[in-house]
Amino acid sequence: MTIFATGVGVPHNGGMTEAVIHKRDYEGELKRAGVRLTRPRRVIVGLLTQTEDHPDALEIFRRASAIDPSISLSTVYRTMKLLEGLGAIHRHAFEGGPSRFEQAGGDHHDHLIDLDTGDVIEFKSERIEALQAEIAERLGYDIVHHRLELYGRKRG
Amino acid sequence: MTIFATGVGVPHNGGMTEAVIHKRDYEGELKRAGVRLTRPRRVIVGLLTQTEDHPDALEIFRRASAIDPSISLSTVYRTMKLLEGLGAIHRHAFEGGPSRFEQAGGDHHDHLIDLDTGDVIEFKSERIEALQAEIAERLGYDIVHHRLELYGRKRG
DNA sequence: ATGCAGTTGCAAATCATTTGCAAGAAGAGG
DNA sequence: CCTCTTCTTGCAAATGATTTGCAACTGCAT
Repeated sequence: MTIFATGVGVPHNGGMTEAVIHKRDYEGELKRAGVRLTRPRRVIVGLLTQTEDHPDALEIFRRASAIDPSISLSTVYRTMKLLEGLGAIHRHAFEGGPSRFEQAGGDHHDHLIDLDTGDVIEFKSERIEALQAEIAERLGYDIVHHRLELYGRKRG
Repeated sequence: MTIFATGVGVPHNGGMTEAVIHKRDYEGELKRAGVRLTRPRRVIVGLLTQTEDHPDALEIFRRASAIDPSISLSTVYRTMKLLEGLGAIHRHAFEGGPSRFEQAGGDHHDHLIDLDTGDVIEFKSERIEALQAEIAERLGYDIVHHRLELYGRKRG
């Protein structure tokens, strides 16, 4: 089992994120997709690049507003949908809350959601993946995608 | 791995269900919970008893309306929430759709959702459960609950 | 610079679900 | 079986997340 990252930040914290340079070239992807590189899009993908946590649309809107107050929530939603369509980000609808986003590109992984803080911990288990494939196989299905989420509290 | 049931019916079929007598005593549970045994509640739990599939609130409303046209959708929602609180039913928020419900009581199981038909197939894998527990353990968490859903298409 | 399609902000619309409220029934006690 | 109190209901309006119509605006190819 692999642990990718411990959850940094909550979707409702409005907090700072440390500047972490990521690999993804969103601007290039937008260009390639044939869409315009507008100011709102630059701002949004710019901060996604620095994002280590799993913010929701409203949180992204807050962060974007801090850079350019004229950006609207609609545009955040539209941009997230666009990026999702391009496969540049992943959308997660965890229980009882709005969709939260993360950059695509790392290895596939599943999530453990801390029920007290909202933090998301990413992990990966080859064995679980294999078992899922085996189950689908046995049921006569091809898996298009799956969702595995553990909801828990820090042991103590 | 155990297969519990093949998905019978879609949430949006409005179709017939064969009379299957189930074990759960909803009326007793409501009584014990100290709430009133009203007509709408009788009708709703009455049809849940005959339900083998995973209908959403609107579908339950349709089925209930067929028995008593005066029942309102609000009451369906209120009743489902009540039963959920009693632990008598489980709510599943599968991707891209409204919540769907099923009677509680059988063994725990996970779901495979047929993307073409909306059918739900229940399955259980002790090995996956064990691996989940192991992962949570390693991450220092106690699992409160989890969600494992496979989305796929019938192999052909 | 110019022009036009792609984009945006805003407000209004949607969807699933919840809630306020006044009218209506369970069901305990007589 | 009648009463009274309280819990429930139906309806409509409110919510929360997300989407969409539309007129104003702006990338960006020319």
